[in-house]
Amino acid sequence: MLDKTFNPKNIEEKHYQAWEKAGDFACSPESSKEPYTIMMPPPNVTGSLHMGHALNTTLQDLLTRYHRMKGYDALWQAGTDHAGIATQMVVERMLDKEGISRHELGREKFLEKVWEWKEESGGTIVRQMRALGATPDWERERFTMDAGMSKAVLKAFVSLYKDGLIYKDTRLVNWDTKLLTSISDLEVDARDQKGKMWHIRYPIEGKTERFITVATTRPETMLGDSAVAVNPDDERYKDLIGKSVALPLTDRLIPIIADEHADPEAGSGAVKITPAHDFNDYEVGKRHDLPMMNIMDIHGNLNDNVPEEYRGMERFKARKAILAELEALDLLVKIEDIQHTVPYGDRSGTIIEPYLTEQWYVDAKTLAKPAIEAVETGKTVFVPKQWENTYYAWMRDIQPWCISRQLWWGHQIPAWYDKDGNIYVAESEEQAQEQAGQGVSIKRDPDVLDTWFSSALWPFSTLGWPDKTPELEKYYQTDVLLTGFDIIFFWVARMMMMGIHFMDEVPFKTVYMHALVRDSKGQKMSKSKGNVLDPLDLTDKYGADALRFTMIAMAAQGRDIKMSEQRLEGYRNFATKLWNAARYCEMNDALCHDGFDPAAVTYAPNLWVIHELVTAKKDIEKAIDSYRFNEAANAAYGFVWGTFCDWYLEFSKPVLQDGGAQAKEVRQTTSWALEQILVLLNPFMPFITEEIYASIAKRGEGDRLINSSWLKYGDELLNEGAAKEMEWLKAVISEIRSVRADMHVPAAAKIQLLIKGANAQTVERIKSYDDVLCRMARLESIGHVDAAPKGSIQTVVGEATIILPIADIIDLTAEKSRLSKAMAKLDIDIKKIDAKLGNDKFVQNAPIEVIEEQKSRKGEALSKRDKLEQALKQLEEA
RNA sequence: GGGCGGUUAGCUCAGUGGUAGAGCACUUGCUCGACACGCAAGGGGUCACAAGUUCAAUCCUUGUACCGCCCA
Repeated sequence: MLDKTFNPKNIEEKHYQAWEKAGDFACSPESSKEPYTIMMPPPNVTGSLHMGHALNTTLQDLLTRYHRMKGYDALWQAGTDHAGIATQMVVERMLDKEGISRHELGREKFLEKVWEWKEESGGTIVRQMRALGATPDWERERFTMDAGMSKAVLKAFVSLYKDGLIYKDTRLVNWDTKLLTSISDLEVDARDQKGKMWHIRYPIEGKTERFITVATTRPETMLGDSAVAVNPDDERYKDLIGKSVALPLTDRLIPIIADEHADPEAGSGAVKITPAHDFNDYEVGKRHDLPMMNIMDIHGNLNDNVPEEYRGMERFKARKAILAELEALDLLVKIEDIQHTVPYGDRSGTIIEPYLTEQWYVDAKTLAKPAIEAVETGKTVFVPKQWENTYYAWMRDIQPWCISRQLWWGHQIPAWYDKDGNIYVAESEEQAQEQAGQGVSIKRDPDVLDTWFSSALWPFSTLGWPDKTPELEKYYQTDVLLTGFDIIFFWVARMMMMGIHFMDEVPFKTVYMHALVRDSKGQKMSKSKGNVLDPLDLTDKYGADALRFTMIAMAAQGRDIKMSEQRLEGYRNFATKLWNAARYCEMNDALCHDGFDPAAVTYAPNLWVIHELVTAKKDIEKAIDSYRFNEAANAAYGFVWGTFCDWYLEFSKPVLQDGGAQAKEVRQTTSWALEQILVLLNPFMPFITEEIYASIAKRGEGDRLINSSWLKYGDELLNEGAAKEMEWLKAVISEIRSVRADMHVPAAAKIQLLIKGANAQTVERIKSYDDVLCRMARLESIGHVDAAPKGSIQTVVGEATIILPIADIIDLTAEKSRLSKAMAKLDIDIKKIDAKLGNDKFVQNAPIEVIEEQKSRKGEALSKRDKLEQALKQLEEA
């Protein structure tokens, strides 16, 4: 028996544990079933589930469950990411509280602590995914630092190195002065903010009267200037090109050079060139072979390359000191307030310093080429398509990918050095030693790899690569990747590059980019704004099914999701509705359909509900197959509530409760349809459907909805005739209800219905649905007449006039105005159609179907108008 | 500065070259033996603006305005 009310809390955990225990999520590599594979974007092991994860997880689970039911061997590959910087920061902070620094601890001990932390706390997010009902194959869960991954990373690194696609280079990197590591371009957050532009006079060598004024936002870097650049076409400075300036505060002379980089329109037209601390200047420096003078240490303090009084000074303190000195020397001519962008580290929040160091790089340009082609030729398709442009834009202008990080937590780079600086790249120290030769002392590179390097291998490393496993053979390439667009460059593009390079095949056929989940006002959710909705709180409050359904219903392509609790409430109500529909079936003994054949049904309402069910099923399939998740949800919702509950169950009431001739077929159809609904809804709302499924019948061992087959029938069960008949019945009932409400007929009052001008079919239908009509339209009796009694209300459905003889209740004025209004509406329609049909060009050019449709619409409108006019006339005579 | 997206009912959003839709909110009426997390009936829209293509534009094209995002 189903409880009076549905309480999600009581059932969710129970079912989840049963599924997991029974191995319902497992893929079966040895089966002959066609594979369906999704790679879960591995969340950071430090993370906890936020709304974005909830959306991502729900959509993947919908697809996985759906395909599993359709008979695919579904593999949803789960795992977590070691998240180098984030995790190291978490553990460091923890140690800080104990008053221990990682340096005191040493690398080895620190890493032990990180692993300890991972074992204890790293499982949060995967537990939270379970609460949502996610069904990845947990048995195959991976971690980007586990042994298999490490093997894959070593192999990939060595192989790319041998192919010349990984190399070491000294160039400017984004340096994080707080985390003391390089970071990639993508980890830099360019923030627009207020700042100042200082205009500084540099004296020309040998001409005490003459200066050249340069403008800069970073005066402290002047100590590292190698030149002053002017535009070659700038008349003002033509004579100075080739001369030198005496760099203030130093004893250095630097040349004035001509370079396009100097914009004559901007500032004074002359710019200082600091190749070791600015990306543009670095390029200029390379073009002109200028010295690159690094003036800072790893902490961002000025180093020994600057005059003594500034040495050891923090970069922004140095700025103040330098400006004060320039002011004193009367070299500071102007200070402007400006708006400019400043680079911040996305993890540390500190201002990033362009810094000249030696790092490891991936030759992304070479790897990107086939990855671009794969999308151009449609081997991989983005949904929505517009993201392909974003992908192209970045990939076509891709920069070398800096993959070394000066961290401890991560895959240590498999490169060893001897004391002469020779590099030996190998998968193990033994092999490196072999390369170096016995007796040569070698030392491993202390740096680790960018987290995204291991993530880039995810689609094949999780399947056993570099070994040739049956899983790799069967599940690569994967079917679809679902992810947020925020990691399209970080992750998607890099998986494309690595997948094609190592597997000779794109990693996924489709990339579905889902939207960002925002708050109800459209603001990005963030801890500092305090507008974060926790998916687990929502699950507690409304049930996991409601949250899932909301996510799916809101996942329209191409727009961000504004999450509101009102919407959740609505879908919670939907779950309750389903629950109550099942209770109705239970109470009416409509739970058994053994031996039922939907193709053998004869009673029109049954034929119709089957027709509608098939239509909904097809709509849902089409929507899911084209990643229009919101449409799938709407189709399911509309059918279950709007058709099955609102109409079919109501139709069934008189039959079931009065035990008519159709009772058996209706009972079976109801029961059957309910079970089909449970299947259809299972990928959306797995918990409540499983619970109802288990409650309404005695199920055998292992008979769980999660393992059921998707609906297999289709068009052969469509029945247009029955559909038309039921549409007519609904129209009659709605029309009577509407008129009753308009005329303020008391809801409880049972009234008489008279029909005029009905054709044989209608007469027959009226007869066969007599009890349904009486119940649903609250009628006392139904009869046929040739003329309406005086003072009755009339309306029209099809060819027949519907008459409600309620002269005693009727408000004449109100009824007259109702009829006039209805006629006026028809008049407008008729006028519009006439205008079209009267237009020769329309008649000549429009397709015949369109013209015919207009004509038939006009006919209907005219006939209806005619009947209403008669009704009005009769009313006026009364 | 470059690119992309958005502008449709009070709100949040679907959608289509030929009758403009949903959910929520709103109004009115309902203890019709599943359900008030409900039932029934309603009201509410120059589909941002302008021009063009078309027999026909909310939908296609171009431009404008405003909003948002990404990149520099």
